[in-house]
Amino acid sequence: MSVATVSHVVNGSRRVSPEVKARVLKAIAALKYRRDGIARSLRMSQTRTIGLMISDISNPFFADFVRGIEDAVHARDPNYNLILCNSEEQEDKERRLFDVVLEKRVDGIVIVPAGGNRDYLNDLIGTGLPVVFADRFLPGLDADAVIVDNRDASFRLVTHLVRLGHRRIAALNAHLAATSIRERIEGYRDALEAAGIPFDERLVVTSRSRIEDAVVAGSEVLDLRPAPTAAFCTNNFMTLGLIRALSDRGLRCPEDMAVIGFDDFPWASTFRPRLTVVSQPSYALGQEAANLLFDRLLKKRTGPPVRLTLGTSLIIRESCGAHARVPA
Amino acid sequence: MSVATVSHVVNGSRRVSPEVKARVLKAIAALKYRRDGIARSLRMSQTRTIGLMISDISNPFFADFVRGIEDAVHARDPNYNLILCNSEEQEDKERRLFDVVLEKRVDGIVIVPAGGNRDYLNDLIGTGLPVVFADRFLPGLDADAVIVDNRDASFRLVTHLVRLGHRRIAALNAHLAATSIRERIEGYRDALEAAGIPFDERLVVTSRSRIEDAVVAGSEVLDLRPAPTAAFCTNNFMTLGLIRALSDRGLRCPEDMAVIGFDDFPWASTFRPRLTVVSQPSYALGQEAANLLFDRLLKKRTGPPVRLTLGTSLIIRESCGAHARVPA
DNA sequence: TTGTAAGCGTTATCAA
DNA sequence: TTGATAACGCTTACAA
Repeated sequence: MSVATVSHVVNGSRRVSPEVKARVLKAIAALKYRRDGIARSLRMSQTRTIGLMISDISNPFFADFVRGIEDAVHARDPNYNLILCNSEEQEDKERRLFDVVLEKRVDGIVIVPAGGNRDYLNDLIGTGLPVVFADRFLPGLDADAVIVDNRDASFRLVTHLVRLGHRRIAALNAHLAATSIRERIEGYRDALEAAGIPFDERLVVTSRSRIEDAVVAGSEVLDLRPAPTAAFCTNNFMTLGLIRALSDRGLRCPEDMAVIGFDDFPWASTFRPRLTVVSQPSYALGQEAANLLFDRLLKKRTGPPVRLTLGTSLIIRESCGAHARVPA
Repeated sequence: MSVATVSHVVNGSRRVSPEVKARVLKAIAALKYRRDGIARSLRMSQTRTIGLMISDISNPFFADFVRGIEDAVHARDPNYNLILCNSEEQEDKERRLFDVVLEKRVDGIVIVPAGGNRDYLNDLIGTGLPVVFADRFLPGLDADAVIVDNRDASFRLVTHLVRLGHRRIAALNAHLAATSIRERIEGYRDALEAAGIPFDERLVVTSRSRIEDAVVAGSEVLDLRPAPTAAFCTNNFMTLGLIRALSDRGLRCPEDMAVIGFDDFPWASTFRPRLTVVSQPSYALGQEAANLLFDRLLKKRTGPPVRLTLGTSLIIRESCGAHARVPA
């Protein structure tokens, strides 16, 4: 029989007489034939593969996020796969990864942008390849995006601290080129301003976004004089670093310093200090990103870029010193 | 100029006169030409893509493991990418994922096997596709593997508990089809036996390998009568679940129950209770797996399967109740 | 109901 | 130093 016939029985794309079909199926089983997806992709110009550019899969925020994407993608079409890329927030690494993953002709790409590569990304979007920004976006780039209101979330979080009576509140600022962290610092400033507390630049300590660096930055926070009574951590590495710095000095949280952080952890409610945080819907961010991407992919939506903002939740536990109710 | 010429300047695969080369390069830039990796893969029967089957990327053990693979792969050849698959320990899901990822003609595959699909995997290995098992292996399957000595690690961990005087030691057993967990339980039995403590089946409580399930299993452990004074958790979900169960009841660790766990966490030394664990070299497991795979890929090694066993380390902190030295 | 053949964009062989 | 062309394995329009 002909290759066409085989193709049709494999894909069920046209009627094939039962006997021929049976023969084909038998041959397939006997030869352990497996359709060559590469040839298929070449012919159909569709790889059923999606690129995924995040900063670091060992950050639990991104691990959850990736699961959200994967689950949503499989819900739409189980034949799709994800190619994972960790930029580690480095523009040059991000770019090199883009180059290799684009050569593989992914059908679309979800990007948590490191912050640079603007022209590169602009060109990329210009090619018509479906692109969705997630968690952060680059102003001026015309692509779909799913984000959270970082400024508002931080405002609520820091305001909580203010209401507890804190006036000297340090900020541990992760050094990232993307917008999100800047917005968090703005939310911090807003909260101070709303409370009539003057913003003091010396209270914001900047660190590379890794635990080890955050530990030393946390230590700097503890050396500030007059000592702050509380600190706001702009992402989960900062939180981990600060708590470690406290712990290393034998200081206690919240007694010696109240701590609040951006981003939750799955175990944050069971280990001590129980962290008071604002939690991003990491899994849902992934799901929504995947859905935006698929809508573009299938041309179910063709208009101008959409920007989706998901809600955050303030989770008050104990590290802030509010011994109010402790949610699970 | 001809396609051949273009191909050769792109790949530097033969001498091209400077002027022609310049023209080609200019055209490439002008047209934003990007080589089609799919066509290339078809021609060269090589995709520069590696499949990766793990159980769940939100488990920090696997997140680290994946980073180890990625880093080692990029060290060997930065043009390679990883396709990530989360089997969630479900045989059928694992199999479906294999089917789609194999159709994409990955050059090799690193597998943390869920435990089933033996015949399927056997056939797969039979095709000659480079396969490396990691973290676990399936006895009888002839492929390279990187593992740790689970039995020995558990033995040392539980023995530590025994030396502290515990005689009634429960075990929280993650229900997984793979060998690793069984070996851990064996190590537990070995340690008991070596101490002359009779093994009591009622003290091993089995749970699905997810935090939520582990919480209820942990609760069952706490209901055991006479109450165990200590518990051994066979993986990090079990540990998390048990600590949560303790915390939910207002019980304290190690005062009310000593806890030891298999697998470390990056934050385990900074939050309380500080966990005493045996730590697997997750990152190194990934690296070694990637290197074994690449050696096969490049035919640098062609003999019989290799089995690599990496060392584990016992990290004594506080959850075991040994207020000895507390390592960072 | 089935078969033939073009064409997807490369690489590689062979010829010029 | 360069070019023409076959082949990779599939899908699909068209023919039988």
